[in-house]
Amino acid sequence: MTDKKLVGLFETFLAKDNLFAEKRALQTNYTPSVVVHREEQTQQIAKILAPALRMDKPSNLFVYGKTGSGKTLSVLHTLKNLSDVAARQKIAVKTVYVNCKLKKVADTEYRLIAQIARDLGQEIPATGLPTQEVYQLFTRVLDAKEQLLILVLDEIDQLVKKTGDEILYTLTRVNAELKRTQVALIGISNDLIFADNLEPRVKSSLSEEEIIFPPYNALQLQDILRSRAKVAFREGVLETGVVEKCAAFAAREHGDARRALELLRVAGELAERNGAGVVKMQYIDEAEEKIERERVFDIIIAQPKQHQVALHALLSLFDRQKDAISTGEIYDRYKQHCTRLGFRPLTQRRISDILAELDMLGIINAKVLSKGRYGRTREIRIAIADQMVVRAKEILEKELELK
DNA sequence: GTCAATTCACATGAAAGAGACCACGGTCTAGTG
DNA sequence: CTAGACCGTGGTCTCTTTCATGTGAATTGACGA
Repeated sequence: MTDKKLVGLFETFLAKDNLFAEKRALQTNYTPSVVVHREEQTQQIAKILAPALRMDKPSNLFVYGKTGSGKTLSVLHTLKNLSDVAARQKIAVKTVYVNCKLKKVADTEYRLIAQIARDLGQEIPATGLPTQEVYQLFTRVLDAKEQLLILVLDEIDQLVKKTGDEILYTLTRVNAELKRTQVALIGISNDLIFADNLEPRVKSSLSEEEIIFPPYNALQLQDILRSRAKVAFREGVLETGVVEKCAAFAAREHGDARRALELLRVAGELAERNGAGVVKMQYIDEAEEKIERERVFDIIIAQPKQHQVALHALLSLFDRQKDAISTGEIYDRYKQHCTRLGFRPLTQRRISDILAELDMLGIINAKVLSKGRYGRTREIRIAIADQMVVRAKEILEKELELK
């Protein structure tokens, strides 16, 4: 049975001119062939890594910079060129890239080492083995043949925050145990003061070299957007000023190129869905709102049940009073909700942490405030727009099967 | 009026427990020749 | 005899609880002018 309406919709979709030529170019995991406005940094990285081609261990390198400032891109770009040369000259240089933030992949000591070992071709189960054994397996594959390994640890600050800096110490020291292989480390961090909290011995051996990536300014962002847009969109579908506007938006947010590209992509998608032949300025505003809305709702849906109960308690408190509320009030309301839902309530200690997490996620704004004789508490406000609060509550109620 | 001590209501840290998940090795069982 | 099912042990990892300690300014109360 064919649905004529749907068929019609699909057919007009096909018949319509597609705005995108290659949408991939705007997605975050896309690696362009040219890295715009990062010549200086890629040169530096290249100089530091070049000794690898003579099988000398390059200095360990530490790369800092805010999100979307091109760190990962530049490092990977340089490494790719390096391994191309190495492959052509038959030099045994191997590169492994691990993102330490990826949950369930590389966010603990065990998983990080296991992940690296897997990249080197060693099968390692997701759990069950003692960490020591994983280390042994790891050093064994590593030392199996003569080679030079360049190990990139992205978002290394996340890893250290979670598990401490011993892993880094072990990794910087691993060369002493290896007979045939040498390992060079590249750490990438969003957190500029991260290294200050490291143990001195780790810090000195990890950051033998340092490169700092400054945020892009609006003009640079424009260039980046233009170069990507040229690949991603078809000729002439961008209204003049669109690129500039995207760049301006992103420049306001500490020059995050990723944001700028996302904005442009979503604006394009909106235009396409509305059947517009051109990406107009107005779509950028809509795109910004849409991105924000989806970010918030995605976060809410992804939260564990207990977090959702806490959040719902928080939101419902805001119906009554518009000003800030305290941890204690939320906890009381939360306990009521739990009994109503048949959940076992968590302790206040835990709720305190959950509120801190929600703060990190940008759903709420929490400020620790001392009110003298009246104690000390988080002063909590909602960080999302009013019309979204209503929708958020509905989502939560559905998730919790409330009412 | 000034100043230090007190006090509140939590925040923040550390450690340890519960329960889910998993690998490994040993034992049991059923199927095969 | 052997492959596979099943069990117990020991490991990781996440989420929590328990216990302990920290915090910062409004309030209090002693003191002196």
